[in-house]
Amino acid sequence: MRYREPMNSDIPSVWARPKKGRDQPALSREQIVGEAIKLLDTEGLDALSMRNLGKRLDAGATSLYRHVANKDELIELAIDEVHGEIEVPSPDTTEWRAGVVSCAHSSLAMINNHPWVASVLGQIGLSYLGPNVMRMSDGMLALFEKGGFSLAESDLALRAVQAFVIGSGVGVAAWQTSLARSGLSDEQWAERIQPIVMAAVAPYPRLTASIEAAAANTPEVMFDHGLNAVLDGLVANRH
Amino acid sequence: MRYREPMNSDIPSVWARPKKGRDQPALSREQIVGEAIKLLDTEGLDALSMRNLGKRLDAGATSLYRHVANKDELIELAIDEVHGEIEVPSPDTTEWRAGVVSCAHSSLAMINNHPWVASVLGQIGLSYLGPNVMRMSDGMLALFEKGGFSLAESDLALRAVQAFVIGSGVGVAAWQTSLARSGLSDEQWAERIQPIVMAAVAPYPRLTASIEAAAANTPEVMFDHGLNAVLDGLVANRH
DNA sequence: GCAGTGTGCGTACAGTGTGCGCATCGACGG
DNA sequence: CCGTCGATGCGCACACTGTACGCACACTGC
Repeated sequence: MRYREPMNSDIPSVWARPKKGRDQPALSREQIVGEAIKLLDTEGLDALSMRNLGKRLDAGATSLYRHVANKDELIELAIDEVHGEIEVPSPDTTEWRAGVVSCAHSSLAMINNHPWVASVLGQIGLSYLGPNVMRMSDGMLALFEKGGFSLAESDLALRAVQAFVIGSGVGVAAWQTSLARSGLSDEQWAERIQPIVMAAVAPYPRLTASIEAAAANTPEVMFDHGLNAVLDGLVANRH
Repeated sequence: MRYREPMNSDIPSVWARPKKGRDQPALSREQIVGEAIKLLDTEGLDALSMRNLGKRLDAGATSLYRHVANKDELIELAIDEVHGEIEVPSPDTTEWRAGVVSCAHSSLAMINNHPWVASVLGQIGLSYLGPNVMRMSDGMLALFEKGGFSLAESDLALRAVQAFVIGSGVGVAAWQTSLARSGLSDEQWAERIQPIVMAAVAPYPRLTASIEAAAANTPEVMFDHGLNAVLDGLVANRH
């Protein structure tokens, strides 16, 4: 339980003491993780410090350690928590391929909402052990098996799709961080770096031409094209 | 230029002064980036601090800022530098698909040698603007065009393959960081976490079965299977 | 009423990125 | 040969980080 009015004998009157406990619920692991996610979403990875997070919860930095072993574990918990947002359709109600596509879209949407996930996946070991990640993997596996993939093939298919989704996610994360640091709007930032990109590719006429040829492709189109290719290829290699 | 024997009037004799300048070449951007990469490779991302890096170069931490704007820029330079290790075959001497496969392998090998790359790609904005990354992208583009892909299709294909490779790279990075933190050997660590994984998947019989069915697959097999699927799918969608 | 346990937090320590200003170098112009 | 100048190295300082430690308090069970 959180103290509503901690004793502080320096201040003579009880009523004069600052109240820290603003009628919020007591500190709990769920609340800490939830607020950490909010902080990460709104202010980015760099802004997540224990003191900062403590302030948002009207708590001291070191209080958080009663509920979380260390910062890395907190991030691991946050990663798993946001994986809970991913919707994976049941193979009973959805055709397998539509289900996989829908789940992949849901995954990318999650990374779009929480771009910090993609940038910490590599530095936090073994995050795929979290219960929500497990639930998602199991759900996709069910879809592949419904699709006629063998056990071993399903495992390979799952890994291929996840690799593609995460790779795409790293791309959106890179864009989002650069965007956030610029402080500009999406369009403004795109307009600003467009000439920089063109200057960087200038020595490579082939690259320049291909970028111009594909300029109309939105990120969604590119993601769907890649995802379709992966699934087509997996189907082609299914026995 | 670096001073071999900086003045220090507190120490009376010239000969008693500590010599800092150990006959190493003077500080330069290339040398700093090179040593940073060595440090990242051997001690990991957390160990890269300006003071730490300065020590290795027999230089003060703040001296580095004469050659590099800030730590993020240093990492950006390091990212591009290691991309120089990726070999991309010429379409003149290599069949397009073999070339793409070879380049993908080379990319994954690079990430294996420098796992920190995969974990910072998301937090460092726009790293694909570096000259070495550009060179590699242009090289792969040439292969795809040789393979009969149109300009726009080549761009999509390139992005799909890169997403898959990076996603796979994040996976190996996650493994490598957890491995490095454990301090154990590869086999020891694998053996240690095996029961943990089995316990985590226990509630999901399907997941358990598929992991067991695919237990014999090495990471290389999994990567190749995914890569083949991606390429097969891209070919199938080529017009 | 009292011991035990769980929880919050003030303090402290070692370490971080980096701005500032000074010291010193090599090069160049007289 | 001397003076000036720009480039470079670096000590210091500041605000900030993760987190170990120990004390103070509230709640629980007797």
